[in-house]
Amino acid sequence: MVENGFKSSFMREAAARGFIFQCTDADALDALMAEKSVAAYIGFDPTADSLHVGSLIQIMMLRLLQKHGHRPIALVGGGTARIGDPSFREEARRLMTEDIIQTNLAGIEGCLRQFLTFGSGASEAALVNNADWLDKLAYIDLLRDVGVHFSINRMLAFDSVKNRLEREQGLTFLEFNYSILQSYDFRELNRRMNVVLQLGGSDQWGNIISGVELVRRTDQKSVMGLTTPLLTTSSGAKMGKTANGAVWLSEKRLPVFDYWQFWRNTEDADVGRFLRLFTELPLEECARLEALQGAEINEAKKVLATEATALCHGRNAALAAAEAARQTFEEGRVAAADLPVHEVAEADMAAGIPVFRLFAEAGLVKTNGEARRLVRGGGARLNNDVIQDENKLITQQDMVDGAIKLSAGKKHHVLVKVGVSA
RNA sequence: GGAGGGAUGCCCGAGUGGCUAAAGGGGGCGGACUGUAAAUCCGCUGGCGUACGCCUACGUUGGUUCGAAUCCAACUCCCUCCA
Repeated sequence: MVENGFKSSFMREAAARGFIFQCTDADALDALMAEKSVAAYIGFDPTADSLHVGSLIQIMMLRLLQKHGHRPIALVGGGTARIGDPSFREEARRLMTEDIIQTNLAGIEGCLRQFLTFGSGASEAALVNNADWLDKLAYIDLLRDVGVHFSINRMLAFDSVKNRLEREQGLTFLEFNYSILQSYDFRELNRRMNVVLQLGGSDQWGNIISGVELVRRTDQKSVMGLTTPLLTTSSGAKMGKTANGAVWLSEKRLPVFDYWQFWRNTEDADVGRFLRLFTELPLEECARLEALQGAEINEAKKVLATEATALCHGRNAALAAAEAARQTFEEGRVAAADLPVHEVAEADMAAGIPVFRLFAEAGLVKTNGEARRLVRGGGARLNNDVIQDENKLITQQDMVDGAIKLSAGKKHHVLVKVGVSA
């Protein structure tokens, strides 16, 4: 373990692994955690029915809390989702309907269960929905109780608000209230579950300290905030983008193979950082892998991919993905087992399916046009052979060992099989 | 309430009547080179069973015109100054 002066095991490990960006009072938090188990929360917005790697650092924080005997609370913003966080956004978020929010809540809970053990024990995770209290708020009461403690002058000075005002985008009163409600959440969780720490990305700093102050002013209690660094790759790109969108944690949205591939394709310069943040390998092992030079660092990337995937999808699925990758990339085998599978109806296959359409249906590209361009650009392969004709009909004749392998570029592969469910 | 400025494709940003599916950049995707990396270079980047063509697109709705992102009117939203 790297020496960093902290006494509590949680803070020592969190700091050593690179989770800490800012903290309202690191020493006080350290002392408290060294003394007893504390409850801490992170909020997630139900903007989709799955979380993605953009939230993974937060989830890993919750896991770390649990590991060290503290209680992780995941707050899902069923109430605040109906407002939208203005922080660092270009424009007002589309307001979501209640139905969508409910569906998303269930999906997010599923994601979290992949990483955390839920229950009512002192170090067992809990999931709460702020709609439970926000929906009941009465406006005048809220203004008198909470509104008096918020200074417009200060709110205007927050980067999140300031940016919006300085750009020509504007900010509605609705959005302006987001940080007030987030502060209210913090106080409510403190009162209900004795939560004393709010975690979040560095973009949440303003919202977090607003909550800390609210609790101090109304309840005379000292609670704390801790933020994680904003994650970008070493070359500056935002993390979590892939060919067809975000890197989802739900298998329904992103096959395990692709999730493994995402980590396998990490830039050299990020390997050490990601090993510390997204795997639970000992720090010595992370350092050893990080130090590998040249092509040897590919071994580190494979470890990173398998470990990170194991946390999300289970070790068996991760090993299967690793093996599928090995067969595909290292042996060049056509139909490696455990590649993502796309099923088509037998009748369709018998009639023949144009390749460009099959690429779109299999999810390798988003539209037929994109598939055509892929073929024209020489990036489309059928069983490892470059496809020349974008209109080529695919039939049973193209099957090898009961499957057809379609590839978009060198890294994206799907097996097409005939199936009943299609 | 008064005066002025603005709204363009995923993002930024040119474009003031036809040659504009709309310059340029970013991002994304593909190719080359590599190590399934980075950097670099090249290509592609609205939809549709393709080329031809059709459809959709420059805040919204109408209008002028053979023809409109470009002109006119009303509306919506945003910015700045005055009250």
